[in-house]
Amino acid sequence: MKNRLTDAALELMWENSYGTTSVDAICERAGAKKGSFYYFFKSKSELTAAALEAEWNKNKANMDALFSPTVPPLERFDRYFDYVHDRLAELQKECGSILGCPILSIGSEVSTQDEGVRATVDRIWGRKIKYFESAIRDAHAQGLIEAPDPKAKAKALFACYHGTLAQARIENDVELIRDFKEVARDVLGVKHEHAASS
Amino acid sequence: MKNRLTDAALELMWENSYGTTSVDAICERAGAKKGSFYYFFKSKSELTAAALEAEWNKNKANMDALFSPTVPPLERFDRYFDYVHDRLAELQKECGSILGCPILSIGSEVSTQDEGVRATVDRIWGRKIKYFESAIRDAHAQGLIEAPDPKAKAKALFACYHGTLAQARIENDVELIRDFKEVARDVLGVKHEHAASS
DNA sequence: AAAATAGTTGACTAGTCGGTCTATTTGATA
DNA sequence: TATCAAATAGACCGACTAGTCAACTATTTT
Repeated sequence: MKNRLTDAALELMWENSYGTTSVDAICERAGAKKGSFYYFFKSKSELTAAALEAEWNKNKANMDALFSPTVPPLERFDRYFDYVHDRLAELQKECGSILGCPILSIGSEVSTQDEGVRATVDRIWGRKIKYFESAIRDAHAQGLIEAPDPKAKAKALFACYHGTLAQARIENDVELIRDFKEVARDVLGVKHEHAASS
Repeated sequence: MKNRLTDAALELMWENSYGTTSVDAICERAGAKKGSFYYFFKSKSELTAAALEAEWNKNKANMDALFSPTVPPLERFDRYFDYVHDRLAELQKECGSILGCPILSIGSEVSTQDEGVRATVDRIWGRKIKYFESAIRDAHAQGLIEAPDPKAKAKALFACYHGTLAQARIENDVELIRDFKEVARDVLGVKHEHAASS
């Protein structure tokens, strides 16, 4: 039931927003009653933080695979961008909208008002950047790109990517996400002779 | 009074969010009563669209100056990024938080639920991109960058920038915005010998 | 001055919000 | 079968929500 609640919460908040997702609606989708909700979570805020962590845990194995060191570093990015694109396109078929990234949407919405959720978003954000960082470091070591500060580069690329996802949500246009691969090559500073194609 | 209402709404929604900004709170800050609110606007949604348009109108002259064709094209970006950085840093002193861009925050929050506001955000977003677009076209014409598709490049850079602003909001860190100038040069593909400094 | 328009007031509705509470059911252990 | 904690149920609460409305005042037009 705890999982059903976090799943329901994330779905609703992703499709709509934190503010418009009521505890009642979460309970209804999860098939739970109010009493159960507040048995497991002491507030909507805490449930949200748990939902974000749960989402992270569900995706972690997949991220590990996409960013496996056995994959050529620049290809990791292409695979990841493809994966997110395909997933969002699939969700669009179900709900009619490109939903972007829930971490950014929820984080941006509550960051000035809910320190608990904000910190959770920040923490997960940081974990995801680590995938970018080591891919960048590997690419640099192989001479594919020039990136003396992999951490900064990873952070910048991650922000750019999420800006693109947010724009795709607002314009409800999945093509923006597809186009990002080229932007990523610019940001990464891929040396011309190594530009990959997918 | 109409202006006071739109100003109050934008301030509150920028600092907090659309969802947590109540009509009562807007009225209180504007020194208006409920009746006046609904005399000028037929809904909170309509007020929000009006507030975004009003914000655009207030900023337009400034944008025109920053992106004046008399300024070397790449310098326009630097000036713009500096301006936004300084403004957000100033607001941080007042309210304690880096607030990012209200267009993106509000747009991302309501896009799947409020078509009126979504369309307004989209429209204003497009207008702002035009500044980027012509600066990119000028830079390309002068051989400073290689950008055969200025419109796409502008859109991509704008998205990247807003991703950075969103990240700065979530992490409450103004430095991310400062660092964007270098990222912008990568995205723009500034040829090495033309890299400007500020 | 009369009439018409523009703007303001605040009490009011009907419903929703997050959250609390007590009572009850379940399932395992002893 | 008795016990006990984990879990569920759902009625209930006060606060708050967006929005309505008829009465009121101020300003402008005739």
